[in-house]
Amino acid sequence: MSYSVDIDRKWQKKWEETGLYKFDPDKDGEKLYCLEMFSYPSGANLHLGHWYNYSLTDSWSRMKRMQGYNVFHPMGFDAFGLPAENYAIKTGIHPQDSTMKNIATMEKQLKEMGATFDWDYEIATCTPEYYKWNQWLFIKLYEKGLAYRKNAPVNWCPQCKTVLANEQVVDGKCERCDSEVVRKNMTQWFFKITEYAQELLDCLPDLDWPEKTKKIQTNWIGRSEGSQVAFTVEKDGQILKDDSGNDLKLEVFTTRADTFMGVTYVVVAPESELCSKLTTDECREAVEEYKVMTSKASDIDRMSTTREKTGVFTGSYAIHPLNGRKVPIWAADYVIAAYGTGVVMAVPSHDERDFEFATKYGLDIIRVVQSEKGVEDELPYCEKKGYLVNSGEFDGMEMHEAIDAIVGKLNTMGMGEKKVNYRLRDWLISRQRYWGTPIPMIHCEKCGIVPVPEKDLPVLLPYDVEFNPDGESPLAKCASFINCKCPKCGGDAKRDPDTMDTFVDSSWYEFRYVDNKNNDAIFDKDKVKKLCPVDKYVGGPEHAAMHLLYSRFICKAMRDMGLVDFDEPFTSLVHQGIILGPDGNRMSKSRGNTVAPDEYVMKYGSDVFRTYLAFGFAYTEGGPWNEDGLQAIVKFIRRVEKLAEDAASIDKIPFDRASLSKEDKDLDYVLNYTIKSASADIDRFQFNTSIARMMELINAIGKYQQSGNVNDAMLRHAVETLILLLSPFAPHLAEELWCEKLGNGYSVFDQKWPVFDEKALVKDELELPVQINGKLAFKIYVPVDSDQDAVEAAVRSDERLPEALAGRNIMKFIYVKGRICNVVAK
RNA sequence: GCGGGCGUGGCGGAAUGGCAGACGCAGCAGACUCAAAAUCUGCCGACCUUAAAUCGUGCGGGUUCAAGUCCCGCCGCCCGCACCA
Repeated sequence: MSYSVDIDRKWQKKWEETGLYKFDPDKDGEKLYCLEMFSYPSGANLHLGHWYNYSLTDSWSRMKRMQGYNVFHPMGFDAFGLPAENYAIKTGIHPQDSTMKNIATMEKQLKEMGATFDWDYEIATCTPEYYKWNQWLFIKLYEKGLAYRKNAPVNWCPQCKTVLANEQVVDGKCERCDSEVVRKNMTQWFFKITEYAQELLDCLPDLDWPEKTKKIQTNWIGRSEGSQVAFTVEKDGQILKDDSGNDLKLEVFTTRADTFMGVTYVVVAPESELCSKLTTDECREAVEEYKVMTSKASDIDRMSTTREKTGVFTGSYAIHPLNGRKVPIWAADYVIAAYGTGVVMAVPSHDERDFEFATKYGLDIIRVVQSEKGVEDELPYCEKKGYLVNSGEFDGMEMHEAIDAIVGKLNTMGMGEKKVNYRLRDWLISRQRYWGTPIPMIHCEKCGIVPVPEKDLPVLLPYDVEFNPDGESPLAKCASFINCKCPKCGGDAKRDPDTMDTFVDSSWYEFRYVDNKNNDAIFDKDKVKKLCPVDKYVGGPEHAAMHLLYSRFICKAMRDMGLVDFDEPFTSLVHQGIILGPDGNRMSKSRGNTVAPDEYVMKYGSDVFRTYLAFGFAYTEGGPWNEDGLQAIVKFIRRVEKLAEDAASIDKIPFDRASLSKEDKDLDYVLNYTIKSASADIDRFQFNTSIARMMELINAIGKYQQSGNVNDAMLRHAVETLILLLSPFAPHLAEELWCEKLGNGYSVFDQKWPVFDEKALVKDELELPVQINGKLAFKIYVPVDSDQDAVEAAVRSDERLPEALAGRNIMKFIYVKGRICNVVAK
């Protein structure tokens, strides 16, 4: 029976019946937790990207299994989220129904892929068994002060009438309907990820992750070293006081404290609370008008660096702590309320933005830094080097020295200190959506915010809810859900109407897999301790600054709660590339360039499809789909089957390496080289080259068969080794050939992975390229252990040398052992 | 604007500073065949009738005995961040 989808079905059935992939945590072998990012069941079918991710990571873990690791390889579904809800709005099919149906289909397809998942460990985040612990985690974070509520501006899509996550805003537009997103203030739940900003940065260097991904996280966290300095404020001729009656300190963050004596005005973000406090009655009308104007500006406008800067005077003045100068305080939306203190000191002479603003509004510009002493640079001069002028006692100082001196002086006055700021903001996790985990909090008029007691978890997501978007949380309109009793006082109270960002669900799922049926705890600490962290995590690079950051944060928070005993959830990370349509563009239904894996799998079988995905692309790069490549794999598989056929007619004779002919030795060399390089390539996720090595092995076996000097034991040994090497990519075929064709015992996946013999890789003679001035001239054969003198002698006496030298004289002779020699001639 | 990555035959793609183009696809030629398919064998960067020579990893410089690989300056494409003070 030659390979087809029928072979797939046959072995899938057998694997299931015999429980081949059942995971036993107590089995021998070093533990290895191999995990793909779980899938989102938005469509009914697995798409090509799923196949590319899952089938090849499965190949990797199959090799690891055969190498003796006790591999934990679970699968599940990230089942909450907006697409299912939108689908429901469009079709009237309830998200729960469509999601469960999609999950069932995808499970079936994943089984048809022939992957090693142990389905006993499956999770789906939309089940109460899972989201109960999502709620439990929320409450723990709340108790730890890591979950809190505040009023903040959010992304609002006027078309979809809902807030959007940051990642759902692409270039200021809603990723689904393409309408411009506006800002809106709402009271929301946040997770305090900023508390871990420094540690999230510090742990990055030790992670075996792509450098690019680490860089994205580094930039996203955005550590900035500077100083926080303070001004007092004069409003209506009076020094402004704070709530406790002391002089109000208007604090600003700056990385350029050296330019402090050049401050000619101060800018406050119009939406910050300070702005109203600073505005005088005289200026209030203009400032309020300006606030309205800027709040109308879309994020697209606001983000544009080319937009002309606007602003309005607040009427108040900041008093410079070192020279006593009174400088005006302006409100302008080029200052970001959420970064630093939301207030900025403006130095037009040494900052492009301030220069533009000062020029427009006729504000003073004072030079305080020169690139070289006495040089009048063109303003604004923004280089971070130079010497101070017009700065009183600091004149002549080098700028870095000046920063220390200025901040030092301010510090003695209680008006400044060194400070580190981060770009990272706290994680907004509230969503005004239906299809998510309900936030387990109760709002009581008497008692305030009260967490749902653990015994009352989970807070179930009701089924019958009107979830058409109208701007209000769907759960708020569900009376049976929203009305409840306060757990503290027993009076009437209301539940929080929002659900959690689905990134919360996926920020700890890797731990739940390990103990997915636990009804008493989020997971058993010892079980997680035994299997986690994840040793190899594979998924798309698009999660670099989202899921991969959130998960790291939650892991650290859990560690500080005593739930886990390690710092990082994913020790080693690989990103697969993206498979493009045949036209080289991203696949999309609107372009009509999508490739449906099912059709190919039905036609060619899972193994052909898997092996093609392995061979046709550099794994981390991806690339355009090309149908022709599949035919190449069909041919390749046919050749393997033919060889198995040939080997099957040979009785099992023990293979003896002691008595080998020249032909045997040549094949043995190729065989061992293949084992060595194919294994190393699979290990590094370089599947394309590992398959190439196997193709070379097939070519070598073909030549061997034609040599007329075939040692049966050698041939069978070579073919069996080939089948073992190929088995991770073509598991069904390998099982068929191994068990049925060659009559070996079930299962091929219980065999040991081939180990290469170093001795077989040692050759007697070495082929050595000889270069003249770096260009290949000819090749010589020398004994492997030849030293430089012997090689040089061989080259000098070679009859081809005079012609290659063409009259030039040998100046120098270079021999790189075992690799190359180069004759320098003139 | 800032940061990162990439650029190699007709195509997918290989190359720890050491023989550029592994492996495969497509193409060409041959064997088998009445014929075709399948299979097998050989050729397959450019220039050139052939050989030899020469040129050749986006462009221009440099380091080195030796550069696709390292350094500097450009061009093009992709990705991330974007008034972060």
